[in-house]
Amino acid sequence: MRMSNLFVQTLREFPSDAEVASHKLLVRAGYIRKLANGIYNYLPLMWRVLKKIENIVREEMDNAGAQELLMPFVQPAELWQESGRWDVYGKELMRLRDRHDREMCLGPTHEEVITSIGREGIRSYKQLPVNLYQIQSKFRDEIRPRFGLLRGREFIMKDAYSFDANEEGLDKSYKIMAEAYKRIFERCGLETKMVQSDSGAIGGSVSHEFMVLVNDKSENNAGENDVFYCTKCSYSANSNHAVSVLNEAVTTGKYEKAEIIDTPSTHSIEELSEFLNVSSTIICKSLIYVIDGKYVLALIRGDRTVEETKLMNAFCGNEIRIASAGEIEEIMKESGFNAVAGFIGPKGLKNIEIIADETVKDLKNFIIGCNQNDKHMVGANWGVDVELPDRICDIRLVEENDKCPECGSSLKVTRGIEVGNIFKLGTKYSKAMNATFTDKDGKEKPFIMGCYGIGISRTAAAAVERHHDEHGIIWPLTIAPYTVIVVPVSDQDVQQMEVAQEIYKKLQNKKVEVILDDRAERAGVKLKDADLIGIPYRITVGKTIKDNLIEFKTRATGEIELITPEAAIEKLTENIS
RNA sequence: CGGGAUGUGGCGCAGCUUGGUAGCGCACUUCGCUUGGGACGAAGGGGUCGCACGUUCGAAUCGUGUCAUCCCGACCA
Repeated sequence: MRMSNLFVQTLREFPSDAEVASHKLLVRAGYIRKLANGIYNYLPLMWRVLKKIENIVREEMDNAGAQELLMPFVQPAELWQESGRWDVYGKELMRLRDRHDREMCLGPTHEEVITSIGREGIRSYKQLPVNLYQIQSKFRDEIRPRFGLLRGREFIMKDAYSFDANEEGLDKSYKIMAEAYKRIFERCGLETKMVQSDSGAIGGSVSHEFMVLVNDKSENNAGENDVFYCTKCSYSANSNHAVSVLNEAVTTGKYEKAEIIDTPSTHSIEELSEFLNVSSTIICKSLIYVIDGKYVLALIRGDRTVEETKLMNAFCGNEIRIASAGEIEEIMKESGFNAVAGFIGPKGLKNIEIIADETVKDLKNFIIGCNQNDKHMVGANWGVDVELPDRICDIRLVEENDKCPECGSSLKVTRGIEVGNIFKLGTKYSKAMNATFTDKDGKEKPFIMGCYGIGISRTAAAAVERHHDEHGIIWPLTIAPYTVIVVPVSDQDVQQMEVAQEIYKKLQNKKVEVILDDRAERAGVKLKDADLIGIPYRITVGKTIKDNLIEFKTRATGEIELITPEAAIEKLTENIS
């Protein structure tokens, strides 16, 4: 490709609306252009990168025995009503009506459609296992799209779905996908960590996410997830799913007698522990949440934080939020109290489900809210002063330096970008949608399913997050839009231009993806653009051409070699083979 | 959905307080000159100042509304 023909506009400055490196650089280097909030044009350079990633994905998926197909982007509401998700998916599902007033939606994911394909096409266990995938644009009407391609509303995704006759089959399919994913990201030049995760709205039991770890806390961090990992063993999990063994803590308070005492204006645990001069580990914190419209009181040790996803899952909910001051007032009124947040406790509350984190059950002589403003009960004990709730489970957020649940070493935390995930769906969709096959024993059984996603456009953005410097993008060779850019320093130097043209043609003949910067620009402009766009190799044809030498620069290392044009061509043909 | 901020040529911004018919840098066009890290000179083209209503002789500027965009929050009682 000749640079003079390439459709790309690099900008002198970063766009004002971008925060993170990948967003800034992809816009500035002319790869993407925003069309609407969370919706981007993929310009020619970007599209080449995306196709490279797609092709790696295709090769590995095909090698893993999956077959590519393509499902519609617009889907009928009926399918979603069948699975039951039409009512639970919420506002992220972009709904619309056609001219006949039939309800439709834009596909955010394709479990329903694939299940309908499976139930029509697979009749016998002899046809199993089957793994089908597609690469396609998805649309999710995100609450808050941000970070350019990292969280867009429209994005490109590879989604695969497996059908098996039994759990063992699913385990096998799942494992095959996990291995394929590892290879895919490796080939894209990305180191990933496979972490345990919550299975969220898609449903199912076991799931893992593939995270690109972004540790750099100094700059704007594009990682939207916290990942806890063990320093000794292989345990790692998304914070919404991570569990831990707690370090020892003081759990017996100094108050030997239960009584209600004045604790004026102690709205937070911090204020309370300071006022009473006690450790926050002997305070029982009470929090009111709203899960799918129902009120829940959650109890947790004062030094700990509730992990909302875990709490929500304890109630099989879809939506969770903390109760507002108004709602708390309403709840209090119902039980004949008027306490505000900070003084709430479980005792005497009506019409509310109470759940406790494991951390509270060992508390003795502890401190707890008693639904009276500016007062707390001290020296409380379960079963004597306050009833221990029936439901006790792990609803807490893991913290750094907690102990690993598997080996007991300490846990660390880092930020991560989720580029892929794999789920064991089980029979969630096949049962709901009556998708069955005839098994060996002649009985009709629902498919055991799995689903497997990779964010193609997000993977590209994650690659930029991981691979860039102050001059621009540094694409991994395997997903770079072009392999090499040939830059004649002066377009007026006849010899330089001739040699550059010659190198360009020779590389083209050898099927090396090459750009010739034939623009009538000054050297500085061309060199800056080459760095910004991030082509892995640069051949600069300058004054040294008189000695038959060109400059061969590796973008990633900055290494520069003075070699002959022939040697450069040699290097590049070796590189791509 | 709450809180904050911003909307002025393709991009980045000034002008708004104190109303008088729109400006700078980059980019673009033509010419000259220049060619190893975003040169220089000259001459050009391009903007209903987000939109609507209002105040006024007159609105980018003041007021009301609305839309869009960005950030923060969706949070520990």
